[in-house]
This record gives sequence, C-alpha cells and structure tokens, in this order.
Amino acid sequence: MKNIFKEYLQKYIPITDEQFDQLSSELTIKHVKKNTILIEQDTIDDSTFFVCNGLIRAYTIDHQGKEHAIFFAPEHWWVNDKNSFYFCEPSLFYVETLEDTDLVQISRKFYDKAAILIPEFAPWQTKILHNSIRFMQKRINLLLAAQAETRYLDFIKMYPNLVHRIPQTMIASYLGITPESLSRVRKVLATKGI
Amino acid sequence: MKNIFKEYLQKYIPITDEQFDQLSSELTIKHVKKNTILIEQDTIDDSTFFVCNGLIRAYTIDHQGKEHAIFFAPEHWWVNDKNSFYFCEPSLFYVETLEDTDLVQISRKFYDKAAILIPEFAPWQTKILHNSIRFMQKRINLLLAAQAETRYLDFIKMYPNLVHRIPQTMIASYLGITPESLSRVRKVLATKGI
DNA sequence: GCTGTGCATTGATGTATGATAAGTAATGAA
DNA sequence: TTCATTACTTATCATACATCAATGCACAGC
Repeated sequence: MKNIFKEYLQKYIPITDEQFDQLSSELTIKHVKKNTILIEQDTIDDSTFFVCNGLIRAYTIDHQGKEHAIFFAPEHWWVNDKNSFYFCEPSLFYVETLEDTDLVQISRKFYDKAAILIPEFAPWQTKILHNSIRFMQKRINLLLAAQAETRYLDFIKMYPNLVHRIPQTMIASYLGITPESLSRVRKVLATKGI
Repeated sequence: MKNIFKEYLQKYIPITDEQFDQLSSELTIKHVKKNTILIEQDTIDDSTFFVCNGLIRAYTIDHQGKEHAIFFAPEHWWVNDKNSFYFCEPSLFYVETLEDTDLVQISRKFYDKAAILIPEFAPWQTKILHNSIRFMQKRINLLLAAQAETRYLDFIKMYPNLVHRIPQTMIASYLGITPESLSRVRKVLATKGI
C-alpha cells in the first residue's frame, strides 16, 4: 500500500526509494471498513490521511442533528482537519469512510522530514494548498450565487465518477439542499435529457 | 509605507533591515482611491496586495449582473486571486477598494527571494494558507447549515470593526442574502436588543 | 420465497427569503 | 441652503426550497 503512495509522490516530486524509506517510519497503513469514523468532530488529532483506494467524507452535524458534507475525498486525496491537524484545536468536522478504504496515515513529522529531505516537497504542498483555496472560493461563490440545479450540474461536472458512489442524501447535503429537493432537481434534469 | 509592511513582517518572522532592503525592489507602494478596481474578473494578473490601511473587497458578478462578496480584506490582510496569481489562469473575482487604501503590491519573485533569504518565511506563509482554508471551511459550513440570522451574527462577531465600514448591501452579498433580507434580520435583532 | 431496513421518489403544504417597488434617511456637491 | 445621489428600510407579493408524510424500490438476511 505504501507503494501506491510512493508512486503518487514520484509523479509530482523527485524522490528516490532511499529517501522514501527514510520517511516511511512516519507512515502507517490502515485498511478501514465502510462507515468507519476516522476523526470525530470537536476532538484533537494531528493525523493526515492519504486515500489509496476508497472514498471519504468530511461532514459536520448541526444543533438540529442535520449532517452537512464539507467535502468528499476519493483516491489520491489528502484529508485532514486544519483545526486539529495544524492548529491543535478541536476539529470542525467528522471524517468518515463511505467505502472500504485503504489509507496512509501521515504524521506531522513526515512533513517536516520530507521538507528537509526533498527541496521540492514544500513548494508542491503549497501548490496543493493554493489549489484547495481556489476550489473552495469557487464553491463559496456557487453557494452564494447559484440555484440548486446549477450547483448540482457543477457537482456532476466536477466529480463525474463520484456521483454514483455517493448516496444522494450526502450529495444533497454537500449542495446545501434536502434529499427531496435534489430528487426533484434530478427529475427536471431527466426530462431535459441529462 | 514600506515600513508598515516591514514592521508587520517582523512581528512574525525574523527579518533584518538589510534583508528587507534586498527584497524591497519586489515591492511597489500604491495609494489607491476608494472604489478603484485592482483586479478585473477573468483577467490574468500575478499580483498580491498587502493592505497597509484601508479596506478591500473581492467579489464576483454573476450572469444576472448580481454581485457576490467573496471576502473582505482590512489592514494587514494579503489579497490575491489564486487563479491568476498562482495558476496564471483568468481570475475568479474582482478586487476593489472600499476606502482610500494604501497597498504594497508584491511580485511573485518576492516570495521566491524571501523563501531563500529567510528560512522562516515559507513555513509562515504555509500557516497563513492553512488558516485561510479552515476559515473558508467554516464559512462553507455556515452557508450550508445556518440561517441568515445566524450567518449575520457570526459575521459581526468575526468582524466587529468592519460592520460599520462596509455597506449593508455588500454584507448581505457576503452572507448570500438580499439587502432587504438583511434589513429584516437586523430589525428582528434590534427588537432582541442586539 | 418473504420481510425488514435504508434510500429515493412523490405529493401536499409551509416558510424563509427573493423580487419589485416605493418611501425615508443620510451624504455630498453646487 | 437646495438638489442629487446613495444607502437603508418597509411593504406586498412571488418563489425556491424545506418540511412532513406516504409510497416505492432494492437489497440483505432469514
């Protein structure tokens, strides 16, 4: 499983097998069953997960008990809660598997060691952060500006291969609407032939 | 004006006057009148701005011509559009001054030079990015989970000193509601004594 | 094969917020 | 000061979406 992670890294930064071995002690492989909670809301846990196979959801539960999907993370995504991973504060959201999932659990130390060992590592991580920010800004803009139908169309365009792996209830909660509304949106789109 | 920026930097990272002078050529001072557009939507411009004094708004205009505030940036905030600054793609939003504003315009090169010159610079910037992400995740969660009133209350708690500097129309567009709705929310809150 | 459980759909009804328009207050220029 | 302009509020009506409740449907376990 670590090989998947290594090959992934090698696609983006030059890293020798030796260097990877030096970092390897900061990595833990996890095979996790569907519907397992990895991080609890309001707890502190400084893990980052890299998804080798499977699918993860980050979500909050509001005071009414309703769930709200913050993001989904399929293969080759990095997952953490900034509050707890980076700032050692209680986490904003839950992190849970939606499928049987193979993970690499990455410690804080890994980042420090990798930055020293491989000069390209830190700039690459920075790029990922920038990318994540522009992605979220776009999402905020959609939540402010667009109707349910537009948001759903954007979602299926963005994640064509996730649409059928994620229950509609959760997609609805990602879009900020109820499952019933999503169902109606889909019905309208179906008549339009989408 | 560059001194304000220097003093700001020195609060967070060790930087000598000499080092700052070396970087200084990558900085341009700008005094900008109220209501000046700094970055146009859908254009490419690799500037970052640091706000010394004044106030900036980032916003989009949708196909109906409606404006949507992405964020506000008062004193000591960094402002850029990731799309154009970092990825050399057309910008997602407009950036505009809401007050007469003193800015430091920072080139891409500044980041590279500073990272080489001052080891603490890059990690500090990374921290700012992480912070920005958790802030946006919280905002997305509010947009998904909370009603207009809650979102407004969060806004005034978050930016107590901005509430009276930003026109309500723009606050409303930040919250994803109309100015009329905000007016109603405020009326309800006023009767509650807030 | 049944039967239970969880998700998706559908329908009826309610409500927060939008749209439009008009009125009032604040600001700023001549 | 007056007039013009912009900002905010109020009122009425419209609507997107929520809520509540019922039904359908598929898959798992017996």
